[in-house]
Amino acid sequence: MKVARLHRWDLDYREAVALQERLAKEVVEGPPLAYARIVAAADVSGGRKGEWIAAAVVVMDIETLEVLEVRRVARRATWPYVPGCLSFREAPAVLAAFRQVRRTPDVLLCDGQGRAHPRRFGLASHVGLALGVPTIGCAKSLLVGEPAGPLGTQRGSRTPLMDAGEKIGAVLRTRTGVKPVYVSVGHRIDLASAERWVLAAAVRYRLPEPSRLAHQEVTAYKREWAGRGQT
DNA sequence: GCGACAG
DNA sequence: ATCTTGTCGC
Repeated sequence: MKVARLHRWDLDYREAVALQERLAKEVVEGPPLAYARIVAAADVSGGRKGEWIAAAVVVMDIETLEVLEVRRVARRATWPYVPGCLSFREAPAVLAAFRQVRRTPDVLLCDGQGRAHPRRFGLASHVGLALGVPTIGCAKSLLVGEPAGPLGTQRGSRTPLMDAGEKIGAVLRTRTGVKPVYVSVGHRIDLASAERWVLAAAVRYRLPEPSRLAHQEVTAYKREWAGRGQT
């Protein structure tokens, strides 16, 4: 896939925040995504001492659950984990992995927030903007905002995620009786469609299938990398 | 100053 | 995220 060079990555915290505020204006919310079959997901894992990070991308046919592609990369980490600036740590590795992907997915899933971010520009928005493909943020925990109301126990239950009077995402139960996930628009998709495709892809477990597999891939790859003495 | 804080 | 085995429960 083609990756747009949006900007330099060697920024300090102040510059990163200013960049997020500028790029947030370029994020497109919507339109609805009625059809999707090729779904990709990315995940990142850091090295023990935090100086290396690995990324994996899994591309799959969400109807047959067939894995079409797996791409993995490892590189030096240039940022530590800083809440609100996760994309500066993880996006470079994720984009390097997507650059190796042949089939353009109908939609991408990122392990983190999209619009549900203090400046409305989380990892999923950053990655989506660089790739120009419909992208969804599907996070395992909350960064900002609060649920609009109580959440039902059944799979499919959901409630809007609100922040400063604005709907920034949704809390979505993908498995009955299991902790929900936090869904938000990354880029080029509307929230209702994002919720729909996350639920459709989470066929058996809490997380969408491509996301689970990407997590497994990156974990295995990190161990290979460490085993090669590159740690 | 205090508490919160994606991965 | 990472350090880590078994164990409680549907």
